[in-house]
Amino acid sequence: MNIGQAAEASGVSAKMIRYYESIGLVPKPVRTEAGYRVYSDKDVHTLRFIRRARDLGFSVEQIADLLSLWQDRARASKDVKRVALEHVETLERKIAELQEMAGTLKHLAKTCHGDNRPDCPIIESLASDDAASAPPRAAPKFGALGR
Amino acid sequence: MNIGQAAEASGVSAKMIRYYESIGLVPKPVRTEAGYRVYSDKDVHTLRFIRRARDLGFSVEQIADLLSLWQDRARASKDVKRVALEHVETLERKIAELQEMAGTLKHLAKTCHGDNRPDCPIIESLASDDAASAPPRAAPKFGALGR
DNA sequence: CTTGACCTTCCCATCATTGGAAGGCCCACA
DNA sequence: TGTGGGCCTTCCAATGATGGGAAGGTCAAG
Repeated sequence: MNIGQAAEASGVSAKMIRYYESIGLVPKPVRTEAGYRVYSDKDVHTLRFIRRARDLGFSVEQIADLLSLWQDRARASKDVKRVALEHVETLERKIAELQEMAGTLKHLAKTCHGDNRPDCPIIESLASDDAASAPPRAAPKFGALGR
Repeated sequence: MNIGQAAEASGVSAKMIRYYESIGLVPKPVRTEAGYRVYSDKDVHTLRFIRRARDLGFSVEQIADLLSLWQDRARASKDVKRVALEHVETLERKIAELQEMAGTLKHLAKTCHGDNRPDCPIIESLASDDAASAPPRAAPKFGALGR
């Protein structure tokens, strides 16, 4: 089958299939004489695996790990579990971070009248001179979760 | 003061200060004869405002809104509140999404022995043939929260 | 044989941020 | 006065995963 059908069947866009091929996540498929990529049901199966892993927020790098574990019939389940639990930790760190943001904002919004007057604790907090939560900047390095 | 000192004082890197200038988020500062950017305490104040807003996960676009509201002494607090609450909603949608991922994974991990045997419900779930949660893909469009 | 749907490659944009190269400037110290 | 090191400047590139689109080739149905 062609790339469009493989995309349809797997839920991974043709664009992404080519991208995954370019970074070596999936093998280069056979080509027709005209250069069209040809996919088998097995390839579609792999692509669906990838899509499910992406839906769970795994990075492409982690998915490469999971794929090789999947294909390794002698794998130890603890290795898979480790990848999964590490990812859970990352997710939970991110969740906590977002919850802190949302919590702060909700608190500020609650004390804001929300009428036509200019007084607004939200703006005041952003503009305040106190040095609360200054330079120490840790970079969560966690950009690619939401697609 | 020079850009390095403004960066130090505001908690925004010199790189980012130049970037914010390039996209028009902050005004072009005065320059010395040699071309060095010169910042005032007021500029640093603005930069700190920006950094706090970034820490709360606001996008640059939202920060532009907040900055103009800040500088508008006749602003209505409801306008600020609206921006804040819209952002809270976005955060909460993202949180729910991550929680769903984490929940699924924790559930799968719980049923995974985690020993040296290959049997692993995590992998099996990723590889399963059932068509659960297929194509309908909504794109959360929410990449830039974690720095 | 044409039309339209598909395929190919290649480049660009996103979003916020960092890194680095190449070159100019400034100050303190010898 | 020279020089070294630490600033500053601009410009270009990369990140991660994805989408958009152009220019051109291919295929199948009419």
